[in-house]
Amino acid sequence: MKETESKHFIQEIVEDDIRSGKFQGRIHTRFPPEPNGYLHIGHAKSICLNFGLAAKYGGLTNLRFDDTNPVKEDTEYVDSIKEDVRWLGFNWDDREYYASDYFGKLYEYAVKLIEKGKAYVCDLSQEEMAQYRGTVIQPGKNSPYRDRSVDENLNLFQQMKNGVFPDGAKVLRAKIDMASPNMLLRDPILYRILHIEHHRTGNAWCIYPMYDFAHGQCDSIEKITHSICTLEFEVHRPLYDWLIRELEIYAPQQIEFARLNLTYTMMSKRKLLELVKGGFVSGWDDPRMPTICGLRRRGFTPESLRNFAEKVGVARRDNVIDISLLEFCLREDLNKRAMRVMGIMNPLKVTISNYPENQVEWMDAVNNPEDCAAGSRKIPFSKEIYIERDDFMEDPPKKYFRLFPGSEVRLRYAYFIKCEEVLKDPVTGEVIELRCSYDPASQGGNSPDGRKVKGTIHWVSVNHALQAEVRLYDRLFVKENPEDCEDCDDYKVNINPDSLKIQTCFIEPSVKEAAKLDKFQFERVGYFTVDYDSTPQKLVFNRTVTLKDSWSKIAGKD
RNA sequence: UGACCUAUGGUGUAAUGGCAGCACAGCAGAUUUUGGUUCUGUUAGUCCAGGUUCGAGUCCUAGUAGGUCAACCA
Repeated sequence: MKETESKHFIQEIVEDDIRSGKFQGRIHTRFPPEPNGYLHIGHAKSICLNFGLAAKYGGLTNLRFDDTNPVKEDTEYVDSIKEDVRWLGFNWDDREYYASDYFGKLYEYAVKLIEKGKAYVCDLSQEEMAQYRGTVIQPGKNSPYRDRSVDENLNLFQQMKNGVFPDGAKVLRAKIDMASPNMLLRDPILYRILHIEHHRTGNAWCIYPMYDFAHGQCDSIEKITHSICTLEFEVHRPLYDWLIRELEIYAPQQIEFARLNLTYTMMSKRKLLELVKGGFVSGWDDPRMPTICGLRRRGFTPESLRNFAEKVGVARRDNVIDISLLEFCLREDLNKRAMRVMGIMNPLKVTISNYPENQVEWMDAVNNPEDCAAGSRKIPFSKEIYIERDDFMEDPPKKYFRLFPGSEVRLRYAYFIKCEEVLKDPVTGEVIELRCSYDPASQGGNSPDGRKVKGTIHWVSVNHALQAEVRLYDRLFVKENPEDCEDCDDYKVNINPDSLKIQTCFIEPSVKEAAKLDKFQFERVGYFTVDYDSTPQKLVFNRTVTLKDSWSKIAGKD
């Protein structure tokens, strides 16, 4: 009853800070993507963490684009990022910021550092700089330009800004310690020359700050309290703190957590791009992609993703989350909200021999047994129906309680039927049709004599069924770790060749008016959503996830 | 090879020196007009060795294993 909700370590830090008044009790986070690609489920964890934390403790969250490298960035990405964050259910009001908004301020900061003798302009080439930097086990050595005078540095830096030098000719470096065991502290580069148009500042600048010189200072300008990032930035923290200290400006606190990893899933932006470019998927929003837009098209709900982010937890150790947890969160949410509908994936024709020719009855069907408010609908029943091929076996194993010669099953919401005759193709021997009898007294699915049937199967009326394209998606990779390949170095050998199967399905007419991204449960089959490609003339459904299937386990054991 | 970080069932995450708990997955059963849902039960864990302590998953030391860092990327 009194579940004392357990807190993760960042919540503990925040609560301690609120108690001690560290930031006057404020909490202000930020989500800082670089607009150079599409957001994926790993970002979703970070988004939920940052926005969720602020919401929980009465704070605010900024959306800030870390656009300090014009080479890779584009407004196309900022638009998609905004759409995805909004879709996930988070709101940043008017707090939409860009690192590029602060280029002027950042330049002043750099000048201040030069004036304090803490930064210098360096002429070393990239190769030379790598040599001077040393290695993780060997200290580096000072650049010959390290002792330039403040005035010379000031002058040179201004010339860099004014476009006097070509790309790569000079950089601005912090003057810290070339022997530091932390490579990030060996006089890191603060500014580089890039004569490239920026998607927001155009050609106003030809020098651009590096991540390390931009990120912490932006956090500081925005009065961020807790700057949350992933573990690989841990070694940057001493530099983050050094810059803030030398600049003598407001100091946020950087906190690192372990990024999300998922079985059967790849998160690397570069490799995801490769999948798109190589045509292995149809695009960034292919329903097999772990991108937010891909998951959305697949049929995920924001609630399921938020709940997932909650369930995976926040900690500092590397983790690989089992994809089944994601599927659990998905089904849990879809079960509550998805309209039930009957659709036949692999049809087998059944003729009800004793049912009147040309008669049509409209059967009552519950829209969602988990939600009374969802109401009910009418489904047409007639002499000729389709059932699922899997729901008939001529020679069934034990515990098979669907249709077989002589058996009786319930047609959901309709009648009991009994299999009387099996028609086969004379050449191939394939079962092509079943002749069944129905019990008129069992209308609605119950027999007045109290007779029980073990199996209930779904069906559609042949003459009323709509034809729809269904896209059956499965995991993109066959290995838990897609990068794991023996005797090779290419994850692409692990791509699942059967990750997409396209079929026609026969579905009850009630879905005719379905709108894009509407969600359905095809009873006994799985959850489906209406794809963007769907039109009233040609319905297209994506399979989001199958239902749990305990029969296949039983059957598989024999 | 150096510095730093991390280590709890199959997976993830709690236990803040005092009963190792929760979720997913698995297994077994009950309910069911979805072999779905729901409900019940159940299997399974503190990396290793020392130390501190009345008491250690937790603190200390050493080891082992994994991760991060040597872009003018973020």
